[in-house]
Amino acid sequence: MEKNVQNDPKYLHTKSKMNYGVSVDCVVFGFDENDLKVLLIRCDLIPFKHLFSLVGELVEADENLEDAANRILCNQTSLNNIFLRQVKTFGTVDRHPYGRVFSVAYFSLVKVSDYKLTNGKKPNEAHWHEISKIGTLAFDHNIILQTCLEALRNQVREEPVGFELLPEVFTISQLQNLYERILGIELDKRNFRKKIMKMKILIEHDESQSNVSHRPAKYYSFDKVRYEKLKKEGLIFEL
Amino acid sequence: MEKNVQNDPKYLHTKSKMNYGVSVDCVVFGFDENDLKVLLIRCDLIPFKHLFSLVGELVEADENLEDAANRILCNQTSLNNIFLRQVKTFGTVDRHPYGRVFSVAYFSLVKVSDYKLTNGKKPNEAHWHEISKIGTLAFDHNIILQTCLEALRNQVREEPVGFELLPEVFTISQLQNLYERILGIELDKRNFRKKIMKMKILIEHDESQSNVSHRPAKYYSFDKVRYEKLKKEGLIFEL
DNA sequence: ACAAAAGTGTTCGCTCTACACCCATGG
DNA sequence: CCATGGGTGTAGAGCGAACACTTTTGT
Repeated sequence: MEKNVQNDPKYLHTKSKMNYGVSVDCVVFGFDENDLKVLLIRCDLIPFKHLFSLVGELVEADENLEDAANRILCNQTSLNNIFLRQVKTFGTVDRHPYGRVFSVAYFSLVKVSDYKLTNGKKPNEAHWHEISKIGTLAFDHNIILQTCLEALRNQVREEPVGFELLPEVFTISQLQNLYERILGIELDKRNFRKKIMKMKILIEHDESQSNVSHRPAKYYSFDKVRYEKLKKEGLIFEL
Repeated sequence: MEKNVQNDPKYLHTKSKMNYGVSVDCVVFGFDENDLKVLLIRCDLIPFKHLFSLVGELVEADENLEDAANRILCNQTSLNNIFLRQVKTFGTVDRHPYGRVFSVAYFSLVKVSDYKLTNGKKPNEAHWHEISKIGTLAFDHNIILQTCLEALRNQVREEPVGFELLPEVFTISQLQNLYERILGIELDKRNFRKKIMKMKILIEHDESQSNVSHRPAKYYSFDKVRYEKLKKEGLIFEL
């Protein structure tokens, strides 16, 4: 249960009894100060040895797809209630060298601060990789990653999901920076602030930054409850 | 090959050897004058006898997912090169009464004029059903239908896919009507024309309607090549 | 006092919306 | 000549893009 089934030696054996396999592969995005990152694990499956792969495992026979995605994510990150969104299912015949395995791709957004490395207490632990520095991945995982990145870019503009990547409390500049990095474009500071403020979905805190050698920024947090309420009343999130 | 595998008596037998099954279920949309319609077949599987279901079959072991979707669609409609888009994969454990079957949902857009009923030459042929008059469907197909309808509503606004539902040659009013029916809202005639005309993705024909007891409308067709070119140059389709 | 990022308003052009009348045809 | 849907323009409001200087803090 704790292991990555695709990397389990028993997997080959299992396979012979199997017409189909269905796995969940999850692109776990994190945002660390300035960079968009993805959780990757080392793949020790034969043709892909020494390559990295996405977090993924086979779905159990008695397990709902959504539950599998949550379990797999929870196993790898030790985090519960993580933002998770299904993106696309990949099903070419030859995408897995050991048999016919469909992959349902999800992307997930975690606060890097919440995700603690166990530093070797778990074997083959996942690590963060800067998205711009990712080379060839195992299986068709480069394509899956690309597809999920595009899905994230779309999502982030029309739903307030970016907050999932930030700490509970953040500055407007951090938020703007997040958007700039994800979308790969520069945004105007004043217009960005106006836009986000007009939506009235941020809670302004009393505290500000301290120990910064410039004017300290105010802290804000995302008001999810208020957002849901405003959405019902017709608010359209757009950035 | 020609049959619906889910409806094949051998299916039960097959199932016992199967850990997983993966099927494609396709919401085939058509637009007939004034109404958005969906192709449905009668389901003769035991707990769902006499209910309708979406067009769907199991994916073959040696068949790519996309190919399966095309094959299934082609079998049911005798049409090739149909617009097809993957929407979501449904994978609750109990969604199929005979075993664990994942379903990859697609929606597809066909010109009703192209789709000819064989009038009983094929057993259990699919028929058009008005979307507003669809009752309980087999399996979780009501949810799949709803999900695909929402996907269509989103797609149609940001990509020129609506044309797939119209004849090659159409009037602006027909196009507007299509949008109004799909989106369930009324649109202003003048503003709609301005918007669509400004994009310059329609070819104006010399012919007009004839035998209509009012001013005849001009015919247009969608210029796909031009659209692709303009898109590369930065055109954003939006309606 | 200097460096560094925070914070703040206004103008202009464009786009969206609302809205009413004449036109071409068949019966 | 009447009924029917086709086709057209304009004015006002709101929105997005561009743009520069002052503020607050640490060193």
